Order: sequence, then C-alpha cells, then structure tokens
Amino acid sequence: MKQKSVTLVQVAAKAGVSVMTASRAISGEGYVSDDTRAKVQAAVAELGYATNTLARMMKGGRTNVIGVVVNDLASVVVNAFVSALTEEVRKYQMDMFIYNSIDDLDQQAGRRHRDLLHGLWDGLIYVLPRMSDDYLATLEASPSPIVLVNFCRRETSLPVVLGDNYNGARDAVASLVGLGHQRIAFIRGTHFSGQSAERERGYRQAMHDAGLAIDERWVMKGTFSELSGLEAGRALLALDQRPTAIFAANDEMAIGCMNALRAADVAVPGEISLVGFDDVQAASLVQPRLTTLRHPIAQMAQAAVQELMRRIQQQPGLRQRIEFPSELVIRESAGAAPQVAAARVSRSRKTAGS
Amino acid sequence: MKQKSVTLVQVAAKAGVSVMTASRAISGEGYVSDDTRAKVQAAVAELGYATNTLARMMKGGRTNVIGVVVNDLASVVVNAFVSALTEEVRKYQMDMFIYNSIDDLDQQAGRRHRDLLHGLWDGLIYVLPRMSDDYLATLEASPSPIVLVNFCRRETSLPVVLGDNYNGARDAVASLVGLGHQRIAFIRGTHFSGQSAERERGYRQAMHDAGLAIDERWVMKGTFSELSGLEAGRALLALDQRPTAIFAANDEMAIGCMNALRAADVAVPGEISLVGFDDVQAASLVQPRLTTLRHPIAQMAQAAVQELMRRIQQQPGLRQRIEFPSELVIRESAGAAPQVAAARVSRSRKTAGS
DNA sequence: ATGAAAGCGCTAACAC
DNA sequence: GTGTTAGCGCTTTCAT
Repeated sequence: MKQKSVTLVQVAAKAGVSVMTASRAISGEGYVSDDTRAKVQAAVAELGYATNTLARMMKGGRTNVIGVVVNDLASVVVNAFVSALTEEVRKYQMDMFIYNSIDDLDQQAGRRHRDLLHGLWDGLIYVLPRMSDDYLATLEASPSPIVLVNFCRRETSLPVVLGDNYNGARDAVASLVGLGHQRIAFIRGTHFSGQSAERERGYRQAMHDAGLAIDERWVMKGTFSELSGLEAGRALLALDQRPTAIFAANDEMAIGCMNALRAADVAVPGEISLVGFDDVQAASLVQPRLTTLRHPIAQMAQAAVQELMRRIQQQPGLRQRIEFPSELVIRESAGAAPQVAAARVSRSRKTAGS
Repeated sequence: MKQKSVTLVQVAAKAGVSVMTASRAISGEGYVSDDTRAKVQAAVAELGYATNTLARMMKGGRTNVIGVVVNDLASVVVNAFVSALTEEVRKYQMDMFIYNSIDDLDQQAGRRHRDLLHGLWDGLIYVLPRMSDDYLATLEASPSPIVLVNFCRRETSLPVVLGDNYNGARDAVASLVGLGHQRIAFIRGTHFSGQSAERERGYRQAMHDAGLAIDERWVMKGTFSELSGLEAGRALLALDQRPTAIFAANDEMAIGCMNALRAADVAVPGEISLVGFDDVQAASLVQPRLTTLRHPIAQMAQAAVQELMRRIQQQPGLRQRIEFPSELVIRESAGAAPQVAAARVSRSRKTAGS
C-alpha cells in the first residue's frame, strides 16, 4: 500500500478506452474487440500493471489464493504436508499462503486470523489441526470451501482427508505379535488431532485379535515429543515385568524411547523391539533404523487440493471422507521377541550339534 | 467473501451511532465519549464483529500482517527460521503469512505474488532468498519495509540479517588445520543465496593463513543436496592423493559424503575428517555425529523482525547489516589427521615402552 | 465529541 | 462492443 501501484484507470487512459473495457480485456470476461484488447495489453505491458487482488477481493470475486492453516510448522510431518500442498496447488494455477498459528485454534485465536483475511481465500486447508469444538463448529457453519487433513478427533460434516491410523497401527502391532511378542507397550501422543487415539485403538484391537491381555501400565502417556518418549521408555524399564516391544504413537517418541533403552544398555531389537509412526527422516538415520508406518503424504495432499478445488469450482461429485492406507516400513528396530529368538538359537544349536 | 460478515454499519446501527463514531470507538483514534465507546463495544461483542482487514487495506492503513517469502520451506534451515520468525512476530502482536515460492524469484514469478497481495503486507522478510538481480532491484526500489535474512550473494541497499559464513568457515577449517590436516577439500553448494561462496572464501582464507596450497581438484561442486555430497565424496576418494579432511558447505552434503566414505570403508574421522555447516537435526543423529557450524537462528529471527518493525513504525536507528557470529559445534566426525594420529600412537608406544 | 461525504481499485449489472 | 452507474467496508477529510 505504500507503493503507488498502477491502476486500471491509468491503463484505460493510456489505451484510450473506458475502465470497464480495460477490465474486460484483461480478465477475458465479456466481449472485447481484438483491436481494443491489443491496445489494452500494450498499455498493461508498458505501465507494468497488475490487478490489485485486494480490490478484486472486495468485490467478492475469486482470488485464486488458498490458505493453509497449521498449528506447528516446525513439525516434520506438517512440513511435509505443506510442501506437498505447495506443489499441488501450483497445478491449479493457484497461490497459497500458510498461517502458522502455534496456538490451538479456538474462538478467540480463531476469530483473529479467520476474519483477518476473511475474503482473501478462495478456500482453506487445515493440516493436522488442533482445534476446539467451538472452532470446529464455526468452520462447519462456514459456507467457504474447507478441507481438513488428518483430523479425526471427532466426526465432522467437513470433508476430511485421512491416513488410516487405525489399520496401520493394527498391522504394526500384529506384525510384532507375529514376531512372538506378547507384552507390547504403547506410548500415546496428545489427543488434539485424534491420531493418537486412532493409533491406540488399532493397538488395542491387534492385541485383542491375538488374544493378548493389555496390562494398563504398558500404556504410557506422551506428548509426541522426543523427551516424552524418553520418559515413557524409562518408566517402562522400571516395571517389574518389562514389555518386549514398544509401539510409540510417533517416531519422535520412538526415538526418545530408543535413547532411554540405549542409556540403560537394553539392546534394540535384541531385548526390546521398537516401532514408531510417520516415517520422518530421523527414523532412517537412527541406529538401529526405526521400523515405522508411513502415510502417503503426496497422495493425500493431492486429494486435499482436488477436493478443495471441486468445492471452489462448485463441481459435482464431492466426497466427505477420503482415506488412504498406511504402509508398514520394516527396518531394524523391531525383531523377534527374546524368548523366540532364544528358542531359535537353541534349536539351531541342537541342529548343529546333531 | 462467501460468508456475509458483520459490518461496521450494523454495529453502528445497533449502537445507535454513526459509522464513523463506531470506527473511532473501535480503533481508538480520535475522540469518543466513554459512554458511546461502551455502547459500541457492547454492539461489537454482541454481533461478533471484526474489522475487515481487506477494506482497511484498501484505504492504505496498516494491516498488522507481515509476509515471509521463502523458496523452499522443506529445507530444514529455512523451516527453522520460519518457526523462529513466527514466535517473534507474535511479540509485536502482528500476524504473519508465509509464501513458499519453490521457483527462484525473478520478475515473472515475482510480479505474481508481490502484486498479488501488494498492500496486504506491512512488511516482508525474505529468508535465504534465491532471487534474480532484476528482482532484487525491484525490491530495492520498493518503498515497502523489507528485510533479507542470510542473503549475501551481492551487495544490496536493503537491510540484511546475516550469519557469519566467512569467519565460521575460516574457524572450522583452521580447527582442521590445528588437528594436523593439510589436504582439506571443500564441497560447494549452489550460489543462489551467496552463502556457499562466503563459506568457500573462509575455507580459502584459512588455507592461505596456514600456508597450505589448495589443489583445485579438492574443490568440488555440489547442490546442497545429500546426493550431491555423496557424489562429491566418491569423486574425492577417486583422487590419487586423497584429502584427509572434507569441509562441506552444508550438513546434508557432509552426510552424503559420510555415506560415500562408509560405502568405501573409509573410517571417519580415522582416515578422513568431516565438517558440515548449519547443525541440522540430522547432524547429531548420524554416526559419527557431525562436527558442524551453527547460526544463532533465534537471535537472527529476532533481529530481522525488530529491524522490520522499526521500518514499519518509522522509528529511527535503522541498521543496514546485522551480522551474527557462527558457532563451531564440535562432535566426533572431525579428528586428528592420520599422520598425526599415527605419530601420537607411536610416541605413546615409545613412552609406554620406556 | 460526532456526523456526512468522498473515495480507495475494482467489477457486476445494466445501458447504449 | 463499449460505456455508465453503483457499491464492496472502511477511513480520511471536512463540517457541525
């Protein structure tokens, strides 16, 4: 606003036409003679004119900008989604701005940035949002196109793109069971997005499916942070009967846990197996490399943008819930349960001895 | 814009005053009786009114929003800056939006998003920008407050906040020299932001200061990517006389290089020492942990926002260039040069033997 | 201390 | 095909 920009009035004057004609020539809406269009375009080029999006927005037209709202851009997973969304949005010739809220989204914080640029966005994508029920209700009541990514804390009338946390977790725990583990612990994350709860549900189901009882002391609380994983790991080691495998609701906590085990000279996966969730970069850098689960982030971003664009363009065929399977990424942090491994060794010894 | 928001007209009607009085009561500019103000505030609360920033912007007022432009939000360093900026901006009660351009900033790409929300921002911060000279010239000519972070590709009249790449690199290489290294290689990054060039300058100066000649075959080109570091590492191993230490222009390349050395069964730091730059999280996860250099990101973000705010508020005491020292983070990837280590061993053997 | 009018830059709706 | 009118929601004059 400090900069006096070239306005349509100036372009029109230079081209010797009315403002409206210039507007039409530029936007391509309505009839303009080729001759006039050429004159206007020449004027545009000469003056370096660009339409003032603000003014256009005030009229309520499309802005070709979508907003992405996140709570924690520093989170590796969130960042991966945002980067994927950036790429995807470009395919639709749209621009995208990111708002990093830090705070949980509630009515007070929310009004600020929703109304702040209310009218700026053609649509909004919320990635892994931590929002109050109030705030969600406001979003649901909003006529603006909105898509949520990886929000499963509760049912919602808004369209949601999800990675399958429940089945992913179930598969992971089932694979631990397949490796002979019976005492399997779980480290929770925070409940905001609902992902931790889904992962826990998968864990419980897999245990139930295998006919294994869960000692509730194995279910630790955590905050998705590495530190909380470390603390949970220590607490689990202090139990009189240790678990032989630990499934953490995300990789950071699994890595924190791994550090706790290392500090206590507990072999991974020799004595205790570890499985995380998310497949962040660090998962393949730690030693042993972490077995974990991965959401198809690029595909999910694609679906989110596509679904949003459908709503912006008022196309038919809207979907309310698009779910993608998680993939189990097997590395070295999970192995056979100690007693099984021991049995194998003794069996092979016998074989060798006979 | 889809959502019909509450306007000032409605608030004024409800409070039984004119629009202008309502505006004054809300903004706090100009005289309003306490009585009237109370009535207006009551109406605001009741209707859930929030000022439409767009409309305010059109009149050229402050928006209390600053924009941050980056080329690659997925970059760990960029992300760390953006997160630090987010925190910092909040202290000034401002909001912040991030634009992830992906492309290099040039006139074509630039016009789009500069003019796009030209008027939306009170100011702009460019973090590690990759911009054409044209684009930079446009920015320099702009009357809007702008601050660049870690841009040192060329001189500019814009205010810059910098980490000291030159002295950091010089210190790092000097420390390698102190460990007995004489054949020290350097892996370049891309030239866009100018950081690689500064780091190279520090490398050359340190070698010169130590009276060591540089074999130009030791100076490898890279792209700041892990893969390019791996390739550079392979190429260096193929030399008839290998360097005993490698200084990479960033951590990713150092880690790539480490992988190349591991694949060739070259001991780090036993046979070849490695030093990176940036201290990304991965640097302390790899084995051996990477010796590297670190910019004080939080302080730099603070300085950038402070400097921008000074300009927005038209305060005196502006600074053109704010530079912060880099810190050498010593870990295990750099050690004594082989011949020195050998000498020490033989000396200690002698001592032990005598 | 409050109000009325004008206009920021643009475009939808209606003339001509 | 092109021009005229009106108005988005707000704030900066200038009047009262």
